Amino acid sequence: MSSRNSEATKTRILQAAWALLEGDDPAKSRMGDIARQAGISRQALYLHYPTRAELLVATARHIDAAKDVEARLAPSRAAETGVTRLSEYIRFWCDYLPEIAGVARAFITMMDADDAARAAWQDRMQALYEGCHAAIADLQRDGALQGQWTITSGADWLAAQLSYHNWDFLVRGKGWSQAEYLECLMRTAQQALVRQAG
Amino acid sequence: MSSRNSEATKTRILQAAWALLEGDDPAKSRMGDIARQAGISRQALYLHYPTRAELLVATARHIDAAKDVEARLAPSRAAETGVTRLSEYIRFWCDYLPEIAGVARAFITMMDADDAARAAWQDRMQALYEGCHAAIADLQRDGALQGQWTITSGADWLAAQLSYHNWDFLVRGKGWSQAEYLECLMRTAQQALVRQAG
DNA sequence: CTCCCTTCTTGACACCGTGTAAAGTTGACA
DNA sequence: TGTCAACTTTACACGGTGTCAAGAAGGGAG
Repeated sequence: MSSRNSEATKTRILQAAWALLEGDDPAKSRMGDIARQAGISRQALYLHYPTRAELLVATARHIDAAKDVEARLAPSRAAETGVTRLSEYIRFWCDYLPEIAGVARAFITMMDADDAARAAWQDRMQALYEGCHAAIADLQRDGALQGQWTITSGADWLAAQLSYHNWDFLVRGKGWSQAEYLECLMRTAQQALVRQAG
Repeated sequence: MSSRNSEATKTRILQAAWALLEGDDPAKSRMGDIARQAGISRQALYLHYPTRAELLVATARHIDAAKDVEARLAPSRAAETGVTRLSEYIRFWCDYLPEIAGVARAFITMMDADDAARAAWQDRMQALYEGCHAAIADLQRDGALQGQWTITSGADWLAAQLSYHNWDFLVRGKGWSQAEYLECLMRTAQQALVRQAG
């Protein structure tokens, strides 16, 4: 326990939170549980992260950095056609979701009661939405967007398809494999959005 | 305050719960709020409904009865073709969801912490799923189900499309009108499920 | 009329999880 | 040696659910 190195402790806390949130019993990720897992007292945890919402935000960022999310978005961003961009974005998101499922679940649970948690989660979901919007806009640019959609309605619909709840329902609830889930999303999204049955 | 007529009180409680859950601020539907709205003490409420989960279940049943849900399911059940059954079922569910949105939201909030609430909600959602399954099975029977689906995977996917979260995201979150929501679900579901672009 | 029994009231309290507060300990570093 | 950051222990407030106990009010039956 050296003094003057709070960064190391913060990292240990985030690892602890991550482990518990993705563990078998995500209900066992109360502030006290996380502190114990990190090997510090509950009060020390509050010294570093004054609220649970802030801890969850930091944990989400920590996971993103550890998983190098930015790099994994590159294939979608580099796509030359809207159709490719859409596929790559769906693929990215389908891979990403199970990795952050624990944090997502924790946020969603908190949202009902805690305004800060709601704001933080919606902020993160804004990133999902912007990716959807960019993919649909590229489809439109290529003349490949089916006529019934506007860019906005298409992006809204796609974001709904890629939502945590959709994944949770099909994969966790109905026992779909990750591959089945990805294949289904790819197929239905293309069929719905792309002109002439890509 | 006549004695020996607990049924009337129960009804008043359910109406109170309904009103608050569908009101402007659904967070203000704690046990005490509901009791006050019903004109009784909090403890009297517990005499009739020992837990919040039981109260929610009763409220949901009360709403179903008041809205005559069984009758409104008739068009779908009476449909001769799978395609019609599917449309009518989607139409029913799109009408139904906004009417029970408050209760749905309350259940979902409770689910995270309360096993009884989770079981009750999943039980109700089983009814949704069975309707989906029946519609998809009829499509299959008519030879109208697209080849990539099994009855199960199609029913799973349709149930996901008709989920509360999907409605909440698009209608409440993204400001879609009920009509836009219905039209979009109809179109995408038919395109995804029905052979040769019905 | 009286007694019982159901319904409901008031008031207190336990539990749980989050967050706050205060006083004390430890170890690094100047 | 003294200061300061990091941490500990203990205690408590708050909000919401659910429990408990004692008592009041009114109808029905003897």
